[in-house]
Amino acid sequence: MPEPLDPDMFTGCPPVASPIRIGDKWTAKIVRSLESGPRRFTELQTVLRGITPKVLTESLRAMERDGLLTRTAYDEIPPRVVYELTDLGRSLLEPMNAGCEWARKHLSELIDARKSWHAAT
Amino acid sequence: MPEPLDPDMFTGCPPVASPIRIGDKWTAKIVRSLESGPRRFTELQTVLRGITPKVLTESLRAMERDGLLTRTAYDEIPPRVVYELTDLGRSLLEPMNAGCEWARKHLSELIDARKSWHAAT
DNA sequence: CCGAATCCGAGCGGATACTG
DNA sequence: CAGTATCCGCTCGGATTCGG
Repeated sequence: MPEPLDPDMFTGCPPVASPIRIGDKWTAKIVRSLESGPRRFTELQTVLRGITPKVLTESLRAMERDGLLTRTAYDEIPPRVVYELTDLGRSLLEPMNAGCEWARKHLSELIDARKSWHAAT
Repeated sequence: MPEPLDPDMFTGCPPVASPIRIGDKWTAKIVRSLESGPRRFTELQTVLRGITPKVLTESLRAMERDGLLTRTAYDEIPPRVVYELTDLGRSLLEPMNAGCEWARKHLSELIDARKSWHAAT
């Protein structure tokens, strides 16, 4: 099990920062959160600030259905459920990194364009 | 001005075929439509089957605001307006192609996973 | 601790009609 | 031709509550 996730790893990443999206609103962030190893439900809930259990469950179920991750439930008290990327899910990191590289290179241009457009109105 | 766009260039491209999305629902397709050169409003409306003028206008305005394309209106009767990618907009093709390559490689796995999940319920 | 169930507001995107 | 104006359904995502 890898080191704890930084609870602030997504602060300062508003939607405008990722013009390239993977699937729905949360899929990409979940993939990132699982990049360094399997994680528990609560860990994901913590790092994905503000996500409700319902939405997190929905997102995880959809990704499980698409073969992007696996769900492993241990029959213990208290219960423990662990999510882990499949090879398919991990392969998403490649196009995601391409998107991140684009953002690093060009996001400031996009922000500037938006600013100067705002100024012209 | 390049050759006419194939009206069917997006048929057979349901949302499931593009797990990687650029911005909103239409941005990526508009970028593709403008890849080979500037296009008129009606041309875009034709290839983007089913898009209403309102939504197309909104999408184009948003992309213009973000510096992804330029809008050029000629003062003629009948009116003529031409949209063209900026360098910034064209640079989006790079991460988009990365996404397409991912889809070509792995989409069948995703479809299979979805099928076998359906079978297990 | 890990969800399921229920309810709900907001906004995206669309249908339709109309205009310079 | 290239939009604008108006109306609206529907889905996304969240709040809250409850259960095993």
